[in-house]
Amino acid sequence: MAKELSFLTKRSEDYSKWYNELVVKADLAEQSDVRGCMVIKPYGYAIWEKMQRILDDMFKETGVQNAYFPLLIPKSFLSKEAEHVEGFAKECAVVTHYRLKSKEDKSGVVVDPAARLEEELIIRPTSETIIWNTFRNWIHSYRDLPLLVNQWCNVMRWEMRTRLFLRTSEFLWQEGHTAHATREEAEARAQQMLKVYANFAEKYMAVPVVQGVKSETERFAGALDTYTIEAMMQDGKALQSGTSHFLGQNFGKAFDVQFLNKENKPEYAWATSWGVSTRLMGALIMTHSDDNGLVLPPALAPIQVVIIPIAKESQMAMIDEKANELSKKLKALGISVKYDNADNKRPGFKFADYELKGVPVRVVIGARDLENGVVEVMRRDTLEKENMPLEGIAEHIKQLLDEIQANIFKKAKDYRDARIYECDDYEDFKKRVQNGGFFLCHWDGTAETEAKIKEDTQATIRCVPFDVEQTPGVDMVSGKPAVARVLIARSY
RNA sequence: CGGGGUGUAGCGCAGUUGGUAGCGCACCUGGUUUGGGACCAGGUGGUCGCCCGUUCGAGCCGGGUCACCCCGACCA
Repeated sequence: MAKELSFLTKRSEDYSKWYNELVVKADLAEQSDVRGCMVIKPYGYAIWEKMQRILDDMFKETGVQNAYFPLLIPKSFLSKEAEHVEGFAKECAVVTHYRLKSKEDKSGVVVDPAARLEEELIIRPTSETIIWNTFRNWIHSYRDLPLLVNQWCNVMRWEMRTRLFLRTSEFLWQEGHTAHATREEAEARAQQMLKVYANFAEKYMAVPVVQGVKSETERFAGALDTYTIEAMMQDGKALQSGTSHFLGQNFGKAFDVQFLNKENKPEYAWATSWGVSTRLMGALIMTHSDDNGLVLPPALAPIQVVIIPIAKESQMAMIDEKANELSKKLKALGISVKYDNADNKRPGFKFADYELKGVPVRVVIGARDLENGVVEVMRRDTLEKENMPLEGIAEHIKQLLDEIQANIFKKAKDYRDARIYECDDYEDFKKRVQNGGFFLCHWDGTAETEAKIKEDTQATIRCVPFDVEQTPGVDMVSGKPAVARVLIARSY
């Protein structure tokens, strides 16, 4: 009681520090001793697993199948698609040797210089190349298409500066790769998968997103079009949360993936790729959390309801019974529940700890209240407490979980919508964009204007949004005519 | 790779004029507790990032080096 309630830095004081502390203290992840890498702890991984399962089902509903391709990619593969090389051949880890040997004095091991590889292997930064190299053998006829595969894996990009979940040298993700007989079909697939991502973000993560298409400069290396979902964090910055690429025939040509069409004529296959990563965890954390810690959407919370007993030892048997009964009822309704009757932690500690971990609903069963036949139910999103009779409480909690899911989405959406501005004056823009927020501005479509905005403000064009009513206007920077407004923001 | 900062117990930090290392949290033992992060008593834990130098003596002074963090360039 006497102590400061929050164990975290306040969000308003130092957003980065708050985020980092939260990730560590909520037991999600920590920085590894290995450069730029992250250790995902069991609690954090449980959330990721839930995301995986749901996404995986969503993919399968669209006909996608899972497969797995090698971690190591021959260097020559990365040289085959010119633009792809430019974008990806740089910050990669390279395997040059295949053997170690003991030092002369037995004090350790050294790389055996005799074991140098003839061709170096690259630890995949993304798998387009190795997958398209394989697709060549799988695709011969239009009847083999479309080919829809996905893999869950890790990739590695030697990032300069890393940040838990948002940017780490190694990260977990899924990458979908599809091959199609026609341009239209491939384009439709790229857009379809973006819709899947948007749906997942909003429905399960309760994170509202703006869907749109990237400008040429922001495009994926080797893509003709990159579609994106952009979420707004609580500091007003944008987070690119998922991307889907229409790759044209670039990889088909680079890896000679040809098929015979119905007219018996050879054609190059059309490609898409699409991915979301553990960065989604960062989006989840930064969208909903407050100064008490994490706030998890019920749909993704590993523990949806925690039951905490309060009693003297002599009364514990009775409380255990009531708690187990309730726990059973909740489980029957498909709710994951934890009864924490550990006696080495006091109730106050448990309250704070489960709030920090974002458990959506807390039920307190106390000897005192039980005499009146009631228990205390607290919802994490609003921190509101309510005394309720045990009778019928399981059904009530089930409804409450749905309500929390809907409420945190609405809260996040209201927060975001209040920070989306139309802006036509560049001086005004330059000042305001520093405080965060999404700015809808007319853009003349040139890379010069884009570069100037970035140089002046660090903000970038996040996308040309789909769901904004577009009217022609004047570019606020160049004064040239512009056909549409684009979304501009500072980003992670 | 540029600009700034920090390295002392698992974590967060203090360490005065150079005199041989301390606090809080955590951890362990015992006891009392249990309605919002318990209390008391006792205890474990250190090559002061690393190397070289100055000195009778270095956590502290000088030189070098490494690592990490923050701000840029790069990025899911």
